[in-house]
Amino acid sequence: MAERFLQTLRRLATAYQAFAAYSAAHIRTLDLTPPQFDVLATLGDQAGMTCRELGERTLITKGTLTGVLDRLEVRGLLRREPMEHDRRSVFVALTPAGQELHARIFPEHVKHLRTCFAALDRQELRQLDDLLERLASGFASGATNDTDVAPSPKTRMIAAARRAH
Amino acid sequence: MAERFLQTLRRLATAYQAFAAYSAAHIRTLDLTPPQFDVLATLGDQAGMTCRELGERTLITKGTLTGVLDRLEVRGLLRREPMEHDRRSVFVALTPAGQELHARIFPEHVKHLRTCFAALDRQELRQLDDLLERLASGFASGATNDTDVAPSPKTRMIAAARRAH
DNA sequence: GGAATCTAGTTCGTGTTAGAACAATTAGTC
DNA sequence: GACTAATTGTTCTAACACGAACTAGATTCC
Repeated sequence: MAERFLQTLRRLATAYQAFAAYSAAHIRTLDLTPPQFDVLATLGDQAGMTCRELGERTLITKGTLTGVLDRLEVRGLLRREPMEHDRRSVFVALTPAGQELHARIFPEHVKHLRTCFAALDRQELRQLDDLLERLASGFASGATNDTDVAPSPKTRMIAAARRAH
Repeated sequence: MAERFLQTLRRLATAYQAFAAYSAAHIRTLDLTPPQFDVLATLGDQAGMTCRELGERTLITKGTLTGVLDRLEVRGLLRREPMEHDRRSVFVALTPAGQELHARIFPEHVKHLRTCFAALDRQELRQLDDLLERLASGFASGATNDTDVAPSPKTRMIAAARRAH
């Protein structure tokens, strides 16, 4: 086989996309988009944070984040406040309505995702973690070696997964 | 730990996104977008196929595919022809210029990706394949159990990986 | 202390994304 | 053979994606 790794790449993409599609379909029924859910999940049970930090955690680029926050703000789920110490920064936090929505839908979504992991036991999850991490670091190092690569891509549902602590 | 699987989900997303960002950065230098590259990679060294088949292979939904093909067609890399047997279908194929571009950039991109797999040996790639496949099938079955879920999500670079046969 | 530099968010342009509605065509059924 | 149902691709809308240019504010350096 000429390029063994291409098969693995394909499976990575397929697995991720299967997850993303499954997750997004549920999120749509909650009347949110995946990025909006990510923001909600990241800000839930938190005092709030700057746009910069929120963007880093959700992996949403700042240009995109502005629009996502706009839409959540219009719906009354989120508020923006200027920062005193550094007036460049904007502090974002969920409103009570946003916190309420988060409390209602986040556990529900986690439950929705959990059922898909029945096929893998604890040992296998650990194994998968290890392999994925090493693969990711390969791409990260490759990126820095090569040239100045964009630090922010498009990925969904990072926030939900992050809640694992 | 309350939800062990969320950590794995996070690593899956991170690994995929690292790959997507790394790959996309290179593709941009070739003056193409990732979906455009997917189409080129899928049609390269082939006689051509219908929009439906191309959409299935690249995992691009038909509505999106129309626009992607439009832009490739304008650049003279791709042509559309009506199908004789079934006049609903459209046959798409690369032009000579498209084939030439494919021949030039596809091997280059594969080479670009290959360097990131240095950390994993053959045995580990097999292991990863197995785990990813079982994970993906969990999401696929979950999707069908639950409700009629969209069959087509957003994923990049499927085509390149597919070339592994 | 002022100039050059850096950083945080917004705005903008091009392209992708999914779903829904649509027209054209084919297939299936009686 | 006509009526219904399914399929193919395009069009449309709202939202996201990224890079780049821009504004405003903070830092650094001399």
